[in-house]
Amino acid sequence: MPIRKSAPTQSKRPTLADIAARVGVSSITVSRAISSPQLVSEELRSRIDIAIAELGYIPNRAARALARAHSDSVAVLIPSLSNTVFTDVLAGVHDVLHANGYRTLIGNTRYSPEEEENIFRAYLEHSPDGVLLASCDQTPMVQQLLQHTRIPVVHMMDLSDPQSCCVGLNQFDAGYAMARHLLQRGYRRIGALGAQLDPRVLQRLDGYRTALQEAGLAFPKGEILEAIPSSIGLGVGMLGRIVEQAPECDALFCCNDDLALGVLFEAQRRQIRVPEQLAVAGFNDLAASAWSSPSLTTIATPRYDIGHAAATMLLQKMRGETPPESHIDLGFSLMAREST
Amino acid sequence: MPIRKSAPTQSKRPTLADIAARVGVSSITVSRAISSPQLVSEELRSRIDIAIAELGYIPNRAARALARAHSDSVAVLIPSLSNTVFTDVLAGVHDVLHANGYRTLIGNTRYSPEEEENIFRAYLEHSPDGVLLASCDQTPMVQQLLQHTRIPVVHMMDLSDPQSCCVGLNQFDAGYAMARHLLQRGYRRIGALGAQLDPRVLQRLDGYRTALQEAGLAFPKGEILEAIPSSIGLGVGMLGRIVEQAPECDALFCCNDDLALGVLFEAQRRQIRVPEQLAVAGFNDLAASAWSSPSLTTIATPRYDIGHAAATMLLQKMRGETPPESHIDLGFSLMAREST
DNA sequence: CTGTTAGCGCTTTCAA
DNA sequence: TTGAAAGCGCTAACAG
Repeated sequence: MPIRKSAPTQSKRPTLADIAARVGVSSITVSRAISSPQLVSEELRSRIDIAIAELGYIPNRAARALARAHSDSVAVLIPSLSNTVFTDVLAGVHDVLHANGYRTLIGNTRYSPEEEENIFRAYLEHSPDGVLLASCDQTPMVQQLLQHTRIPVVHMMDLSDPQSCCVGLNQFDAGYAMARHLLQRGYRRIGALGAQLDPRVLQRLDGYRTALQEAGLAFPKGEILEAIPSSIGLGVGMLGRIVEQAPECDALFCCNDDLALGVLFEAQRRQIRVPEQLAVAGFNDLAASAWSSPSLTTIATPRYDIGHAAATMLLQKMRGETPPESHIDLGFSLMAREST
Repeated sequence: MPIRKSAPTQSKRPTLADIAARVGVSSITVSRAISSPQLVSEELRSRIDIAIAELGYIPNRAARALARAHSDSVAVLIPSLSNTVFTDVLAGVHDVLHANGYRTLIGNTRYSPEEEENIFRAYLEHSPDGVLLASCDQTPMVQQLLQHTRIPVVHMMDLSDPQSCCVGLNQFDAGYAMARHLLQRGYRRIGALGAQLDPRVLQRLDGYRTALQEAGLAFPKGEILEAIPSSIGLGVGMLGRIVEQAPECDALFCCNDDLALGVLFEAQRRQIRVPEQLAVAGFNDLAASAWSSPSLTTIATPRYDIGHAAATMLLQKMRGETPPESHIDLGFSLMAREST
């Protein structure tokens, strides 16, 4: 006697076997009609299709994953969902992956290595076929898991890890370029605002500092750095502090458009003319930056393309191919606008 | 002879059986040590824990889902990932669901019922234990699938569906309240800008129109509606059109803060004083709105709380409980600021 | 507290 | 072109 008969009052979802029985074939034939139709005779195929529609059959992913030993899913770890930077990346990732039959498991690590570790461990239980990482610092544990499980990985947004596949841009160069731009415009007391202080922000700052040093115009007094999340409100507050601690400052490189917009708004309130009295530059070219008044000079980053290219590269790795190059530098554009 | 020996050069992930063998118990005991530790003796438990750590055992979710006939996952469908409104909702959802051991399958429907249908069908294959919907219009197919599969569902953001569980706010009332606010402030030629034109935007507009009609001040000439996505740039352009088609307009209700910020920026460019010459009101209270100059009068919506409450309600339904009430109205706050 | 047995729904391998 | 048998890794059910 079957142990788990127990059919509840409510009939269960139909299975391959159910539709096989109805058509009078074996379940493997139905399976084939679904995953490799060319292996099944036309006549059978259409009868099967009808039965599928009639019974409202929905394949069971868990069973398929178990039988095939892979899941058609990709874990995507990003540090923030509220930052358009990463949702743009996600859009690029999503477009490529879904078009190729993969599901994405999106994990929000909130810029925390511990969270990242937890989420990563949790997602490993789903046996992702690949991993896309836009988070910044991996804990040793994560790195070890990554190596040990030998799951294909691609890092997104920066290029700083020589060991792994990366798609992104050189954050140092971008910071350097912006500082050069400000120097060329004639500014001489160039401060900087930074928040979050993740590795990418620090690289931008490095680039900025290097450019100033090369010009003999280092200006540490004009720097304000806070390890809390970037926001417009934070930029507002930081301008106030700059005005107090370094009133001679004539330009401000903000490591984030959020911060820069806050500075712009607060400058307007304080009747500080931008760019005449104070130039303001941002980073990332968010939607508001092109339209604000004055419009914001910033670094445009190819976020959608980064997601797209990273997913494409991951696809290759998941197929067992070796991508032609392991590092793809998608560059950046300096958008010189009214604020400088 | 085993048929599928085929052990590739690379050793596979350890299974429950592997760790059971190593400890010298049966796999069910290991299974219990993991999912119901209190059923296993302390001594065994610790030996099992050691073996798990040594072998780097990672449970296989697909196998578990197959055996238990539920997946511990929830499908969350939202119309846009680039709109903070929905990422805020997601944060609330995520916090509740992950704390309770559920995984979220996030689907971006891009405001398209067809996309929603595709994604929903695809996600059904994962046998989600519940569904959270912030998308607007369900196709008949989706509604039918929802009914047929009898998966618990909660709708988010509005309350307009009397049949289903909903957590949100009354969009009509919010539009009405904003129009009343503008009337009370003395504005008499109150136009409106709308984008996307999803049902929620239309409800806000309805509320606005009703308030104007009640005051005998209907002003259809001052309305510009576009079915394309809301953006700052669109708001910029729309102000230009308003100035041409309805120059007498003295206030503008924008169904979205994006639009309103665009209007604010463009007004500044055109030297239109806000609120003296033109009052501007938005909807949603995005991050920039409190800080712009002038700051933006808008409707603050409890997005995180909506996600939180909806997930909590879904949790109850998934446990088979009946939530005390099927509709939760979390209201809204009118933030009267400088722009009106 | 621990084990045996069977089976979740699908796909692989081999055979016809 | 179709099928039979076995098994993916885990857990429910029922002993012991």
